[in-house]
Amino acid sequence: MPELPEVETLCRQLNTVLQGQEILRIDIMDPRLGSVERKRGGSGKVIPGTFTRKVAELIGQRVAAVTRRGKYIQLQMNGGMTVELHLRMSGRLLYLAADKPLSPSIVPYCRLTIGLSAGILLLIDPRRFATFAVQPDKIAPVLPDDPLEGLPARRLLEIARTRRMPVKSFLMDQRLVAGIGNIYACEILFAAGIDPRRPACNLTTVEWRKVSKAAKAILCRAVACRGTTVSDWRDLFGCIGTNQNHLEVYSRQAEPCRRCGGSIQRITLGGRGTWFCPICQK
DNA sequence: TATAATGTTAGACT
DNA sequence: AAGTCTAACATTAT
Repeated sequence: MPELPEVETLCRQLNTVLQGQEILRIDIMDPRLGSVERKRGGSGKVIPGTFTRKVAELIGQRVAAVTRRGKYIQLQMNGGMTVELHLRMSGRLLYLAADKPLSPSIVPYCRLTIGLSAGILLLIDPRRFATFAVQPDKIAPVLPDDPLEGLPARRLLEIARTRRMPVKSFLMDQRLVAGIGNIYACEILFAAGIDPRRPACNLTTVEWRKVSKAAKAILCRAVACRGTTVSDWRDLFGCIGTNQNHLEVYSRQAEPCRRCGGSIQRITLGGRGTWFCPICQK
């Protein structure tokens, strides 16, 4: 569910609320959260009990800072460990201050709770794709370019030079560009006037410049709006975002393009729904 | 009942 | 070998 702007929203809110708090307890309601980490995390050998031990080591540590890498949320602990969360399709985080009456056990789809000195952090995830990992050390900083840090046209041109994949798939490839998902890929390409099916290697410098500008504008506004709530996205405090009011193409099949009046088309690219205006996007 | 949903990735192709 | 495509993951909503 969450893309870069939603994860960035959560990180900013987590920072205001979590910094300096001590972890008092961790309850994992969904055993999948542990097993997935063991299967995919680390390289190679699986030592039984390692995950449980690492989780236990977090108790008593304090949150130093909350950072983001693409769509990953990282709680940097003062002891040097890092908790890394990925919300995937349907994950949400909810923070309840200790003086709020709501009990976590009555929150539907609550898969994990982290009890802190002044409140409780809940991971809510109906589809159970979210992941929770504990790293012994600080995680290496960002690998791919992060559009919020600036995604220069010449860099895009360089990465795309050998890629024949559709430009939309290119923008959504987390190994190449960090944080862009389905909603914002569609919106960015509409703003840039580029057909999502175009092979990435065929875009000109001028076109990449448009993509770069559009990415920054679209994502910054979405962060300012605290994300896009088209179905179930909520921020850390349960509030909806407002960026859905700015969507030009996503989920607007057969509706009129606000720029030219033509009909928005829906196609499938890389297995994902893709909306665009065939008149405005070439 | 069949399809699609804001994500990622292992494995199969090319 | 590297790039690309597909199915799978689990669950709900339309």
